[in-house]
Amino acid sequence: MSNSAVTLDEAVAEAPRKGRKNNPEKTRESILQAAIAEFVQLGLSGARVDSIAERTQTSKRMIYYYFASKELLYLAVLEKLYGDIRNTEGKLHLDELAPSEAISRLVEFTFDHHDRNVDFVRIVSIENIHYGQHVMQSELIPSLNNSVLQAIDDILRRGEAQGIFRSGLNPLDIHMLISSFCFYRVSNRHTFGSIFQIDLSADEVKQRHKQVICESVLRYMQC
Amino acid sequence: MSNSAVTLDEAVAEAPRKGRKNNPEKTRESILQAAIAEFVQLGLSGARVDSIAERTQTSKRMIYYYFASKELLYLAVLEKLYGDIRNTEGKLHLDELAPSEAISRLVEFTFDHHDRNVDFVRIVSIENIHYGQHVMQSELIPSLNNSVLQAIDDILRRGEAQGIFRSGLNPLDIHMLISSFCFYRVSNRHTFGSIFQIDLSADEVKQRHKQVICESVLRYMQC
DNA sequence: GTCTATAATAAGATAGAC
DNA sequence: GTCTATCTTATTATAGAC
Repeated sequence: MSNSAVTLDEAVAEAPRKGRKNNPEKTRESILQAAIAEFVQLGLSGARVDSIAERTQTSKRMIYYYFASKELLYLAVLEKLYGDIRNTEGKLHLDELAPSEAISRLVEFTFDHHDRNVDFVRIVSIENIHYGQHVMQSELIPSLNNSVLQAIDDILRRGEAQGIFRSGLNPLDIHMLISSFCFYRVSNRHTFGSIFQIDLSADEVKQRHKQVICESVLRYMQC
Repeated sequence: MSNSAVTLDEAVAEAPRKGRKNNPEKTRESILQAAIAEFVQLGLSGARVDSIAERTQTSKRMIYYYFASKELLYLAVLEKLYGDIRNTEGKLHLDELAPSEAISRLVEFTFDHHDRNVDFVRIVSIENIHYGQHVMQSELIPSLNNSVLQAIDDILRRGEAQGIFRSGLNPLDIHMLISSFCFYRVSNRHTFGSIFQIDLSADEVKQRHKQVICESVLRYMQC
């Protein structure tokens, strides 16, 4: 009830005036979190601004106050989820490992990362259904992911110099080979699991698949 | 103007009565085609029944007459697009090829198939956003895809017997390795292309990628 | 089987008080 | 900065004539 910007008159008046303590940062953040949940679960078209408001401690009016439109709120969600994973490759210290171990580590990291971040996988799928037109408009997102390519290129060079990797390999191809498998087994787990009667989230399957992609990539690169 | 079920009175009356010639099959099919276009482009939530009606030579009423609801129309679209690719593996005559060639052929076929059928890739992505709950309800779809596994298993056995493939490989893993790459480069081409500034539909990239997945799979399987 | 018109509801966005 | 109430438009679905 201690509020810095309350006039004397108001202070006297009624019960704590439903309006929670004014806290812009917290309000904005709570809207963003509610929006993440809604958009990830229902997609851009399926999400309802009213539902987002209901998930929040705030009102619908605040959504428009802070984010101007449903579309811009979605963009904020997209940037948030992309941003959460930025630069994480940098912390793997791949340059300290032998080339083969570095690749294994990168693959395992990518695998676990997708496995743990279903939200991210879903929002990227959703964005592609919308032809990637928001990522395209974003200033932030394209600037994030380029460190992976650099990391792979470094490993590639070292492995080539040591005579264990063949030459002429393309870092982007390697990245795609890794990402596609790690992404797909999360993004398509429902249809794939349903059609082939398999639970892709089972731990034994998960471990096996991690090894599959690890071996595939390494064997692809080796001489 | 020749119509088999017209009464004498009606025949006299006005101009050909906007109602096109009664043709149930054609009407149903034209609705289905319009629905494919709409759902593939906009997703299940984004699609509008009115828009589908506009794409058709028919009316909105007919959509409900033939398909009962938006959801069931979507299911029909899903089954149609899944059905279009059924049994195509059977026509590849993989059993007539040496194991390695059989795998190459299967990979190339899968690659081209996804590349050419963007509609299919999109509807599968859309379905996964909806947690695969329609595929789950479908009687038809799960019955389709099992021939691939059988085909891979045959190749695996032959290759193993000839001492060129290692033992203990799982057909489903191989299928996933192939599918994930072929699917991803289509499903995620917008975000991937935007972030890494590459046009995945360019022919040279396409040919290179086809070789990447081909080599990866073969190397993964070889002793 | 096909049409037009409309009911019922829900959605995105805004007004205006406090 | 925050709230409730509401405008406007669009959407799914149906009625009823022919």
